[in-house]
Amino acid sequence: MPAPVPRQKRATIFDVAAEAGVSRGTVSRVLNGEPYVSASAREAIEAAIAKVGYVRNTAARNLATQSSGAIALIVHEPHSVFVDDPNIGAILLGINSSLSAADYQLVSLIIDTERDSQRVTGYLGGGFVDGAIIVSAREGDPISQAIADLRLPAVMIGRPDNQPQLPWVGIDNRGAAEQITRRLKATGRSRIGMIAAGLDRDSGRDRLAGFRDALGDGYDESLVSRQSFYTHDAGVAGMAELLRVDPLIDGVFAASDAVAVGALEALASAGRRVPADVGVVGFDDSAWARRAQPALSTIRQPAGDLGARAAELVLEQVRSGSPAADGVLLPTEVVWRDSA
Amino acid sequence: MPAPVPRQKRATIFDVAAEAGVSRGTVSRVLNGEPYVSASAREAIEAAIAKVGYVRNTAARNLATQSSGAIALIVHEPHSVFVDDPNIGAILLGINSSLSAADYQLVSLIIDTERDSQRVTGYLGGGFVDGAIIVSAREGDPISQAIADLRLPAVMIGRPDNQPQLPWVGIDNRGAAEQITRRLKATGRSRIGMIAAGLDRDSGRDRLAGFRDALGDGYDESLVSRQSFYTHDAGVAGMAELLRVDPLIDGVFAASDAVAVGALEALASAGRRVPADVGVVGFDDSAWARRAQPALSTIRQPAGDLGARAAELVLEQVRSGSPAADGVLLPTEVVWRDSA
DNA sequence: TTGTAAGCGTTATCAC
DNA sequence: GTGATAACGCTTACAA
Repeated sequence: MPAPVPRQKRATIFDVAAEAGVSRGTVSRVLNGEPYVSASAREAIEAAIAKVGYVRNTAARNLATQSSGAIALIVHEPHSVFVDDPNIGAILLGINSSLSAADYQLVSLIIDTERDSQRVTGYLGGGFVDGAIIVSAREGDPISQAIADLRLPAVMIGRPDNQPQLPWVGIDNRGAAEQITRRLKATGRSRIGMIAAGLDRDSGRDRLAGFRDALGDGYDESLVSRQSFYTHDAGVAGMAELLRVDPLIDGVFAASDAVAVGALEALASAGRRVPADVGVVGFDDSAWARRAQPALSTIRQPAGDLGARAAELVLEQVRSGSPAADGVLLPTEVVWRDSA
Repeated sequence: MPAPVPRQKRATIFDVAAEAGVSRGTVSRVLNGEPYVSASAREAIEAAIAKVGYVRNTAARNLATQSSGAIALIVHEPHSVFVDDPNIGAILLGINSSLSAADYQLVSLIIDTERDSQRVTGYLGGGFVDGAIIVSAREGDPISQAIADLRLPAVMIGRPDNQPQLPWVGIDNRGAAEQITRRLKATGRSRIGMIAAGLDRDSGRDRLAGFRDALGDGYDESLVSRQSFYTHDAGVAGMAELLRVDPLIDGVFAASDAVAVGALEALASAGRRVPADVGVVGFDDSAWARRAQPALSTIRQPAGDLGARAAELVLEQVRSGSPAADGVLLPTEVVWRDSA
């Protein structure tokens, strides 16, 4: 970064001390609400603080205490997904509420380019945060490696695969996928396909694995369309592909609600009725699911809880100074609506 | 925050200096790429850095340089809106790309409760950031007041109303609303209503004002449904209300796409065809607009540019040390699709 | 109960 | 070119 102009000088503990006629040590004590300060001194100091408009320089405090009171959330999503990933927002809010309750500041860092990645790494090592939460890490993510190297307390949301050993919190994608696929099958469908996505991360792979588990011998590789991202477009393309491969397909498990909505559209264009001709199920229970036509049967993911739990896990590590438990799995739920 | 355990001690400049057999000053010089360092010293230092695994403590650097190389983005949205506001994501990415190009770190802070607000204020005053960007500030927002008090370089996204004088970047909500309402009128509609929302902020008020401008004498107060937030639910409720007030209503301007999609649903339930019976227009050109049935006619808002421009404005202030220009208005565009 | 002074890890200003 | 050394603003023993 280019050398910026230093900000206007503000009052320091020094000024407060002078104004109140006490030493800096005493000022520090009242600032930190410590005992052993006379009422008169406290009063004088409080008056002085107000008078000189003192605001504590937390950065300096950190240097002295060797801790910052902040936790980073690192979001690493491709541009296209980020803007309408339904989970990110809920996770964020969940993390924030846990952290907030413990008086920690959440700072969210987004990684969109290689350059960002470098800079964020520096930031994490720079003493600005006491810990980090990583969302949507991918295989061989340089950030998780850096965090491991820095020995920064951290937690991943979503079970990592080839990642360095970091604790994580996630859902049982595989089990949930199996469950909803079975349910779909139980509606009497016999030619069930899947629009898979995000296969470069655990969630995507596990959902596919669960689908396979549910179908057992009936699993047909050709009825799986592999898409890159959990997007609406992926759903449109994937459904078109599936219809081409098997025009008689009568059931589809989409890897996410956004994908499912895309599939719904493609089915409509192809003149198929849902659920009469084809049953469709999604994953996430995002806003899309409720508003889709017809409303989507899907898996409810406890996004807020995921965040909250992750936050608790980092704080635990920060406080104890030692790594936390391996991983925790939060329960999901099948939400059955009209699309299947 | 509770006293955390200090992180494991890491190598400092001191260690590097000792290892390389030079002084800290020299180490600092190579770290900052300054001239006047002998090749031999540089080599020895680089080797030492690698050997001891040195990572610069940026927090300490800040204390010395009186600047942090970071800019805060403050998002203050009610829970419900935050998770599906289509603009926030795009704005975020826009800010990040501008900041990233200048090697500044974006840190996003979210405010969800009064407690958050307090903590964030402390954070901003703590020397962690050189400037701030505020999105969706509301009337009498304590944060903007705090920023003004701190004399922290800042920019608002969305024109503030009763705010302290901070520079801003926004769009001409009023003009855009007028434009699209006129266009709707031009399709031959005669009983046009509006589902207004977010009236506690400039965008909401201006969109309503623009609607009024467009209708002139034809403006009918009873055909305006006032909702709290830019949400889907608001659209459903608002449309139901409008239908009750005037069953013959034939045109609706919804304050946002999410609201419009809700209206579309309410109209469908009421058995009205769109656009045959009722024309509907939205605002934002979010993902909702393209995927709605029928696709929504709306206003395209340059969310990414808004962010990018805001970032440039803060950096300008940070560099020059003085307040920037008043405000800048970015152009919008009518996107005409099928809903009207 | 209060003051003193030694850090915290860098940068920056000097002499040398 | 390089090395001391004084900031930077705060916390925290330790003395008093």
